[in-house]
Amino acid sequence: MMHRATIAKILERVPHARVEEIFHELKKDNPLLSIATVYRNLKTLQSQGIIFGFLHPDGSVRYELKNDQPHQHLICKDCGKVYEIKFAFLPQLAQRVRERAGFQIHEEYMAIVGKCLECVGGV
Amino acid sequence: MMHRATIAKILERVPHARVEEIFHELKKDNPLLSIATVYRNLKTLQSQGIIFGFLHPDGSVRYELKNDQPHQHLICKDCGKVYEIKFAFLPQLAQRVRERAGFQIHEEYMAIVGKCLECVGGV
DNA sequence: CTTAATGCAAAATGTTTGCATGGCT
DNA sequence: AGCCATGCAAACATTTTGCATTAAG
Repeated sequence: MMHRATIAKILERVPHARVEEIFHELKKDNPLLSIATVYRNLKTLQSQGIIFGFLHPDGSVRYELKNDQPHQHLICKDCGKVYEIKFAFLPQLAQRVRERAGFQIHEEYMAIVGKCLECVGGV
Repeated sequence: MMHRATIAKILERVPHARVEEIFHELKKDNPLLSIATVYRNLKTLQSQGIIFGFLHPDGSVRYELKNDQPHQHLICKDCGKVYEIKFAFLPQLAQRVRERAGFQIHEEYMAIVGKCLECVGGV
């Protein structure tokens, strides 16, 4: 199995990396590496809670380390960039949604899509 | 081109339908229908602003009519069900995110993933 | 020696495209 | 006649799987 450290180093260098990007990075040290191995290991690492995969609105799967504190994502629908933020009001928001809609928010899954400053300004 | 009414009727009957589901429904009236036509028409209808496609966390693309007021989605990561709600506090939330992170939320794209009442209770 | 990880190729999915046909104006 | 939507099949892109080989404990 690929070491956690190897994947971690890549995900620190390339945050929210696509499978292809991870594959490309890993190939630098191991040119014979197969993409199937990457898929298999990403799946294993995710099931072990070491990394976390989510679906970017552009259709690609992205991975990130689960080291840090839980956070939320702001994703720009134009440039696709993923911003990590900590919603201070998430507890209240979660409480409201729980009370009113019977729904328990998942901190790590919460994402909001919109336009970042650059893409709003740049129009 | 498929009529707007045809698609609308299906999306009213099957909210947040997958392409396959739409295809299946359309085939009832037209058994020779090709899936390529469905993809082409969904794309056209989306570009015309008649329907709206979004990515479900389960990896499937879902479509809904754009008739109604803008709303947000609560999506259960366990059963996959999509709940439509209107966040009363969305304007404040949007304002905060705009001020603090320079990010303009898209009402129609906003979704929160978590567990619905049934899936939380049922564990 | 036994098990687990890998490479490779094929298969399975989901989506798009080229091209020829058919319908409609 | 000319245009547009369609069917069909092939092409693509992404992810999974079977199987034989290799690495590791």
